[in-house]
Amino acid sequence: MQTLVSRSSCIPHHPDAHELIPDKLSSGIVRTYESKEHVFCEGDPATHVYQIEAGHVCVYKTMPDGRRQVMEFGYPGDIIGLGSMGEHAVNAQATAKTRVRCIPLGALHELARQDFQLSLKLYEAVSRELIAARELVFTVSQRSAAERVAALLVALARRNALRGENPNEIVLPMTRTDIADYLGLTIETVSRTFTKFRAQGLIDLEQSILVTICDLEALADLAEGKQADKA
Amino acid sequence: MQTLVSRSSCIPHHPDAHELIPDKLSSGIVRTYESKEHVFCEGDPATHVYQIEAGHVCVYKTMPDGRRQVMEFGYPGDIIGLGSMGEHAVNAQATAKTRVRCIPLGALHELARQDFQLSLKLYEAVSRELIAARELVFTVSQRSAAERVAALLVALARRNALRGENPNEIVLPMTRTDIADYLGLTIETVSRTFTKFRAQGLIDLEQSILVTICDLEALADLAEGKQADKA
DNA sequence: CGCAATATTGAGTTGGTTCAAACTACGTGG
DNA sequence: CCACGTAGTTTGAACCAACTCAATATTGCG
Repeated sequence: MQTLVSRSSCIPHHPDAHELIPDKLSSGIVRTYESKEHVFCEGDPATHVYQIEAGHVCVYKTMPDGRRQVMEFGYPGDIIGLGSMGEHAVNAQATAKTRVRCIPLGALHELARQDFQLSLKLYEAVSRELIAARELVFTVSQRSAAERVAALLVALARRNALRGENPNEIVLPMTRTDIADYLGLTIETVSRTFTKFRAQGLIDLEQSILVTICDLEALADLAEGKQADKA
Repeated sequence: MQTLVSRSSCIPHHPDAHELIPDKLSSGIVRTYESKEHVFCEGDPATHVYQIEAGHVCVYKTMPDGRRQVMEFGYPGDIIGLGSMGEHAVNAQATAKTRVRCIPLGALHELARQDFQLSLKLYEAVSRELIAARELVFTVSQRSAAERVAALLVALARRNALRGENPNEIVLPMTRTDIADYLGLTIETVSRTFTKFRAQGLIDLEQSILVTICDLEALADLAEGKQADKA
């Protein structure tokens, strides 16, 4: 088992996300979405936050001409829609059959007023998202294509480890397009980078959605710019 | 006077930041920093938040090999250091002689426990930073060099407008290096882009720190990808 | 004034993109 | 069950926006 130093990562972790929402609200309405359906869209009035119970959600922004930036990949347990002031600033789209619990903002607000621990948790949840967003700024602005892909794989490996899953067996619930739009690359570059990592023995890639990490340490060094040969 | 539609911008605005900190705490210790001194560094235990009273602060992250990403430019009234969980995740460096009020986190926490309005404001302040960080992700990941510089100028113009200052007269309190590291470009590219904007009649540039916007509308369109000729 | 720091301009290079084509996986209907 | 169509992925080759390296110009300050 490799060492998994808990450093900054470009994926927000919510190890205690299931604790975030008090029991009173766990009776909130549950909705299900098919793949590609939207949970909410940019500009929609922010009326709820959503806790993912099953499936996966892709949070993204777009420009009129079609350019698209994925901001985060939501996993079961994660909360999406926090930090929206008045109206949603992002889109949230299911990337698989997904079940979410809808928590009305009004009720959450009322509970937070009475329960300081809850309002602290909400503050911390948004803070975690801020830290993740800034890490993503760093990734897309400063890292090379290989470093970006390595950073994503390392972040997903750490997420697995935190959830008690095998950190070296990564199932990608998102397409190459989603990954490319998350990392600020093209699908071709993402694909070529995976191929190169396989050639270098850093990963195995039997199916396109299943990455087996062979050398997590090397990937982590690459992501951190300690060029275990950047090429 | 041009229209200043309040859309997303890559600079967080704190129009009411002066209201954020209750009077009880405005007695917090005031410290002054010379240009280039650090208010806090990444890894420092997060003990305070800081309200800028005068001067300017550059908030950034670095990699071991020297790559640097500026996350935000702090102006008077802005609060820095919010959203840090345990230890600071960023560095904060004065870019001019700067005066900040230091607010101990413990006291802020205690006050927030008693005052729901304050805890709501803290939540909103971090949310604003999250929105700004995501806008920056979009900027550095998806926009061309010209679009990035245009987005920065438009954001600064809007900030001026919100503060009742002339939106078309922008004083840049940061160097080309800071701008480049904010936008994920090189200083040469930033410089060339300013020169090109001047040649296109979009701005005047008598001194390198003073930008006079001649066509804010065109800059805003450029930033939003409505190519008023991207070239 | 003279030096150091910052900014601009120029010329050549390159990492990632674009455009194009081939390959693979998968669901659907005959 | 297999042929087919669609969506997604991989690979190849040419291109280009921004970078690097280098030189010059400007600014600010002791």
